[in-house]
Parts: sequence; structure tokens; C-alpha cells
Amino acid sequence: MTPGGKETLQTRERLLKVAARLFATEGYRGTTIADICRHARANIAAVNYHFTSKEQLYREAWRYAFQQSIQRHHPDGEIPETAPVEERLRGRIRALICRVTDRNNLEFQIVQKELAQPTGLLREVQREALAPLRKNMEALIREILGPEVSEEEIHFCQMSVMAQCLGPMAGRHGRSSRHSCQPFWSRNRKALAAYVEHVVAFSLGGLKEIRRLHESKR
Amino acid sequence: MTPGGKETLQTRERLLKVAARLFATEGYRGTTIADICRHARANIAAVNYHFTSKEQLYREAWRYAFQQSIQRHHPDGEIPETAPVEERLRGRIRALICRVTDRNNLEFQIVQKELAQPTGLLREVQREALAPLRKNMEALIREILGPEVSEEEIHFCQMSVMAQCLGPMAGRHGRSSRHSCQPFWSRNRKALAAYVEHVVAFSLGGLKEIRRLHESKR
Amino acid sequence: MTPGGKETLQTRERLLKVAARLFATEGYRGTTIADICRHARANIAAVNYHFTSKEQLYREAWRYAFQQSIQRHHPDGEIPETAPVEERLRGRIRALICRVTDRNNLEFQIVQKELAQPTGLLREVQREALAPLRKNMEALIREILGPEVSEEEIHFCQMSVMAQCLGPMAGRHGRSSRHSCQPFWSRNRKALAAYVEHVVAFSLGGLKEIRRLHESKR
Amino acid sequence: MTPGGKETLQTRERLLKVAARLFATEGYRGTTIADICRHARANIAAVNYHFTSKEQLYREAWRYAFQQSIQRHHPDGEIPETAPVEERLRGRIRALICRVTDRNNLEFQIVQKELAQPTGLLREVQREALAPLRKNMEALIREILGPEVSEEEIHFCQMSVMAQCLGPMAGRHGRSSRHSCQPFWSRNRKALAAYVEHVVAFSLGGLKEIRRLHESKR
DNA sequence: AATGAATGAGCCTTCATTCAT
DNA sequence: GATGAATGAAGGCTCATTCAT
Repeated sequence: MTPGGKETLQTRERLLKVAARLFATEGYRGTTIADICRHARANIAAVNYHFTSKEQLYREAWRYAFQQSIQRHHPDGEIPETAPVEERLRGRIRALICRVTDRNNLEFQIVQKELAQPTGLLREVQREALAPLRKNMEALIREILGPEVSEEEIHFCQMSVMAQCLGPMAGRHGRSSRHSCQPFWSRNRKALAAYVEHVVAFSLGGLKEIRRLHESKR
Repeated sequence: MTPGGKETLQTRERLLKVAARLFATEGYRGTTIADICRHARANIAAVNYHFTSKEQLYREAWRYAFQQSIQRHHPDGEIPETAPVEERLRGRIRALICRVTDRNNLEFQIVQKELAQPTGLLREVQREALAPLRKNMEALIREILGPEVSEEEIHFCQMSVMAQCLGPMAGRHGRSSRHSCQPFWSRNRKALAAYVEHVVAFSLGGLKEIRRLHESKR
Repeated sequence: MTPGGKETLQTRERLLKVAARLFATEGYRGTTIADICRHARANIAAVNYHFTSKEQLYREAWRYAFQQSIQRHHPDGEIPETAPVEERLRGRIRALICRVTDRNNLEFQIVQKELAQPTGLLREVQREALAPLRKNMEALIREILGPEVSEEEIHFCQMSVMAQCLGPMAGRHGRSSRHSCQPFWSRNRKALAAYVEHVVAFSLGGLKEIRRLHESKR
Repeated sequence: MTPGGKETLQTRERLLKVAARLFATEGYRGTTIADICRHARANIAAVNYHFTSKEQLYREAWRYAFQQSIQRHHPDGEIPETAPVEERLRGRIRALICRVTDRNNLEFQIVQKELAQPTGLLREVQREALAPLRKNMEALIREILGPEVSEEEIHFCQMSVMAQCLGPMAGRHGRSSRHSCQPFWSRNRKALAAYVEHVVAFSLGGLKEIRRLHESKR
């Protein structure tokens, strides 16, 4: 209809957009192909035409959300590499919490549902999205704790920090949100900023304690 | 069939047991009434007969798992009320992590799926299971931080501690676990105990830092 | 509705009956579950309830037709075992041709479609229906030719006789029969009886020739 | 694309070739337009563009296979018209059995599926391919039996001979052949030649018997 | 002449629920 | 009190065909 094959691209893209949103709010099983096509104003067979199967669409929709997410948010919080390590940790934590709590960022909403109810379809999630995040966080922590702390301890510290960042993800709701109270971070930006500062302080305190214990043990 | 309604009770209980297990591993949507009845050696109509609907069975199954969980695990970690507050915090943390990582404890597996994919059917979860946990944790934290720290800060600290306890929940898998690497805490008890000690130390360090900041601010 | 669970049995049986008829005329792929259920006045889900899948229904429908067929036609043409071998051969040939050309005998119509377009679902057809037929025919032929004729020759003779019996099967039509001229054996019984006598005579002549050649070769 | 419509012709021919092969192995319903176009490296719309519909392609594909078949095999087995009638019968029988069992000869594979499962699309098959075959066979038989034998008897004899030739067609498989044992004639050429000789001998013996009966009746 | 996106009808199957014993 | 047959709505997917270039 429109010139230049634009229409074609648009249908595929519309499907991806809608699919990412619905998968994020309703989960894989809770989303039907019919829903997706209706919202994307596309034919019921469009999904199978463009993506072969619902499973494939799921994978590509997550990838789409993932790439949109890293386009919007710099994972280092735009802190230069030369800044002190505490500053860089703050940048990482802020960036991650922002990505996690951003209503328009579908990536982590899909990830969360995938973690809770693995479909086995997003193995690449681990590889491409979460593993680098963890690797990077562990590098920062190793820098703070010094080279003599065991890898297990570093791994545990990374878990502690990441858990605090991902924590606000829980209780995020889809359609059925009528039953739930709004989470704190959706009230205003100030509350979110306060939580970020809390996590930074709490984590630095925790790391300090771990290092102290390690040194006293020696 | 047998007199005294005994048979009924047995069937009912079998259904609850099986349902809790399946809901925990496969989620609400991933579990079919037929599955439940087959595993419980019950008639296909038994669920609707005993529980009116799948939704109602879901609610009662979670409650069943919840009550079994608190029967097995003392939420205070069997630390007497008179022990120092740090000891009581350690007891709480250990108890919670144990409940969360216990493969036979279905309660939190259901909770996790409910948090990620709210069906809106477990509003009571919040009220009966999680809220008391949080309340109690906040009380301990308030005791540690002193009465002058703001409620918001106490709430944030509770989130930090709880997030670390619930963190290991993520990545727990049901049927599709063939795709996943085993989590650290399933390797052996020692690793789990080490993580518990880490969370205690990290959290105490974090709380210390928060208190220090608060006092210096004054 | 009707007393005694009769209705239940009837639905299953109705499905089998209708399925056998439709599979016989339209083939496996040409028959839809919806068709079957409509003709059997059953719900669209009835097939999957009673038979799990279309494939399973196909197998059971053939078995149903097979058992009805052997109930109606005695495979030996009701010739006593003590009769001369030529008489017994005539009985066999007549019985087989009757079964093959009987419009109400669905068994061979299904078999024919299965031979032409194997679904791989009726492997038991070979074992249960055709193999015994061939075995029996070979026994008669061996009796006629004498023990010194090679197994290969006996097998070839069996093929010659069987092919003549099954030949009228070809050109049997389903829905699209408006395009085809009626086969000779549907015109009247006399034509069919004449064909039977022809096959008997032709085959006995053939066998005589084979034996003659064998003896002259010696 | 290329000038002169050459490209078109090539695409058209590729479609015909592929279609004949797929229709022969999978049958009309078992073959999809998408399959054909994929194997022929043609656009999904190519079939409808070149042949208007799948039905039309089916007809033309059979005709294509038919013409290729008669180009490769001389229907008289290359026996001169002047040879004795028995020799000419042998030539015919051998030629027909060769065509039927030749794996590369798609014509009869399509015919067989059409006979078992008439789509009503190949009415011309009867007229153009089978009828001449039968006519010719009947002429030979009439020559052997003499002019006084009834037309019905001649027709029956033709059926007997043809059935033996077409018999090996049954059990020929497409994709699902993994379930089937290999037919005798694919083992080696000697087995096939032996079967040809058997059919010739058996048929001559049968015809002799028929003539004898006819003469004795007189 | 040829293409690739798009369509709509239809197919097999699943599943929570109901109904008549 | 308990059962098993039956239902209808819906889900994912296939496929021949059409449409706009």
C-alpha cells in the first residue's frame, strides 16, 4: 500500500513491538497469537508467516526488547572508566535499577517471567544479557575487595548487589494489577533515586565488612 | 464409598498434595486439571467436585504448602527472643534462605511464580505469608538501626536483606530444567551455609554503614 | 440419556462406524475430524476424548472394519477342509473377491488407500490381515504344485492369484465417483460370479503350466 | 528477468519436474505448493502464476511424467509386429512390469495413488494412458484365444494379465517407507526378470485353460 | 514476467467445566 | 459421595490463493 515496501517492514516490526509488550505483561503462555495479531492489526496467520512459530517470535521479541533496552540505557551509567571504583559501582547500580524499574523497558519483565517459569526458549538470555552483567559486576567487586578474596566470596557479593537491584522487579504486575498496590518506585522519581543511593551505601558497607572479615581472618 | 467420608478426605488431601507440587514446578497455567487428577489417582471431575474450580484449588493448594512450610521451618531459626539482635537476624536469614532453597518446600516456588506472573488469585499470599515476614524483618532492623532512622530507610534495608534471601529463588526450574545449570546451593550444604554467613555479614556491614551515614548526617 | 450407559457405547461405536466409512472413501488425509463428528452426531472433541488422536482413531477404525469383515465373510468360502484342493482354492478366491468388491466391506478400501499412500499407521494391517491371507494361499498353491517347486515360484504364483483377486479394487471411488464409469462387478451378481469362475479357471491353468514347466525342466 | 522468456520456461519445467516427483511419492494432498516451490527454487506464487492452481499443476505434472515414460519405454517391448503372438505378449508384459517397477518412472506411481484416491482430476489418465494399454492387451489376447471367445471373457483375461503386471505397484512407498520391507523386484534385476517370465508362463497357461474350457463347452 | 507479503478458511488438539447418573 | 462421558471455546498452526507491486 505505502510505497517502498515500508508496509512490509512495519507489519513485522509492529508484531515484534506488540509481542514484546504482551509477553512482558502476560508471559509466554498467557499471550495468544490472536492477541498479538489483533493488537498489531495483522492477520492471524501473520505471526507464522513472519516468524514460523510462536516460540520463534518469543525469542525474537525478547531480542528486540533487549536491543532497545541497551540502546536506551548505558549499562555503566555513563560514568567514565577513569572514575573511582565506588563511582563506577554507583553508576552500574543506578543504571541497572533504572532498567529494571522502567515501565517502558520490557526486557527485564520478560526475563523475570522467564526465570520464574522457564520455557527453555531463552537460553540466549543468560548468555547475552545476564552473564555480561554479572561478569562486569564481579570485576568491580574484585577491584574493591582486592585480589586475595576468594572467587566464591566475590560471587556471593555479586549476588548480594544484583539481588538488591533486581528486587524491585518482583511484584511487577500485568493485566491483573488491579489487585496490587503500586510499588514504591512508581510513586515518584525521588523515591527511586533514594533507593539507588540506599543500595549503593548498603552495598559499600557490606563490601567493607566482607573485606574487614577477610583481613582479620588472615 | 467407604463410610465416614474418610475416602473423601483422602482424595481431597491427595489432590492438594499433587496440586501444590505441580503448581510449584509448572505454574498455574502449565498445570492442567487432568494432570493433577491423574497423579492423584482421582477422577477427572474430582477437582471441580472438591474445590469448585481450578482457581479455588490453586488458592487452597498454596495455603496447604504454606502451612506445611511453617510447620517444618521455624521462621525465627530457633533463636530465643533473648539472644542478641545480631543472632536473631542471623537466625531469621538462615531460616528464610533454607525455606527458599529447600526443594521440598513448595511454598516459595509457588510464590515466586505468583510474583512473576500474578494470577490475582493469591492476594492472601501477600497478607498471610510475605507481610509478616517483612514486618518481622523490619522490627529487627529497627532494633539495629535505632529509633531515629526514617521508616523509608528501614523499609529499604528490609528490601536489601530480603532480596538477598530470595535471590537464590530465581533460576529454580520445573520440567524444563534440562537446560539449566544447577544452582550453587544444590551442590552441597556447605555452600549453602557459606552463603548464609555471607548474607549475614554483608547485611550487618550494610546496616552499619547506613547507621553511620545517618549519624554523620545529623 | 438412555439408561445403562448405552449412550456412551453408542457414541464410541458411532464414531468408529463413521470413521471407517469416511476413511475408506476419502482416505486418511481426506477425512477431517469435524466430518466424522458431524456424521456421527458427536461433539468435535469426542474423537480426541475417545481415541486420543486422529491417528489412533484411524488404527481402531481399520481394526473395526477388519473384524466386521471377517465376521461377515468366511475366508475359506465355507469349503470344508476335506474337499479337493481345487475346490478349496475356488472357495478362497470367491471369498476374497467378494470381500474386495463388497461395497459394505470397508476393510479393503482402507487397505488399498493405505497401500497406495502409506501413513505408516497401519503396520498391523500387514501382520494381521494380509500376511495370513498370503500364507494360506501359498499353502494351497504348494499343495497343488507339489513339494519340489521352489519357494520363489510359489511366492510368484501366490502373487498372480492374489493380484487377480485384488485387481477389481482399483478404480473404486469415493466422493468423486461422478467422473467414473461403474465397474463391471457392480452391475450385477452374475458378472461377479462369472469373474470368480474366470479367475479360478485362469489360475488353475496358470498353475498347471508352471508345474508342467517345472517337470519338463527336471 | 532474462530476455526471451527463457527463464520462464526453465522455471516452468523445474516446477513440473519437482511436482511430478513429489506427487508421485507423497500424493496430491501430501504435497504442498510451498514444498514444490522450495524444491524447484521458485517463488511461492510461481505455481499459481504458471499453472493457475494446484489442480492444474497436478494434471500437467502427470502428463509430463506420462510423456517422459513413453519416451523411455517402448510399450511393445521392442518386439516386432511380425513375431509370434506369444513373443509379443511377453514383450508387452515385460515392458509394462518394467515401467511399473522403475523407480524413476513417476507415471505409474501417480496413477496408483490416483486409482486408490481419485481426486477426479486425472480423468484423462484413463483415456490416454490406461485405455490404450488395455485395448492393446485385449487385441493380443483375442488373437491367442481366437475370435469365438466372448468379449467378456477377453476382458476378464486382460484383467488377469494386467493385474499381475500392476501387482508389484502395491506397497510402493514414499516418505514413510522406513516402515516397509523392500519389495522383491528392487533386490536385483534377476528377480525382476524371473517374475516377468513367471507372469508370461502363468498367463499363457491361464489363457490355454480358458480356450480349452471354451472349446469343450461348444 | 515475477515476486513476496498477506490473507482467511480450516485442521488437530487441549482443557476447564458440566451433566446424568 | 463420586464418576466418566460429553461439551464448547479457544489455541497454534498449515496452506492454497490473492494482491500490490
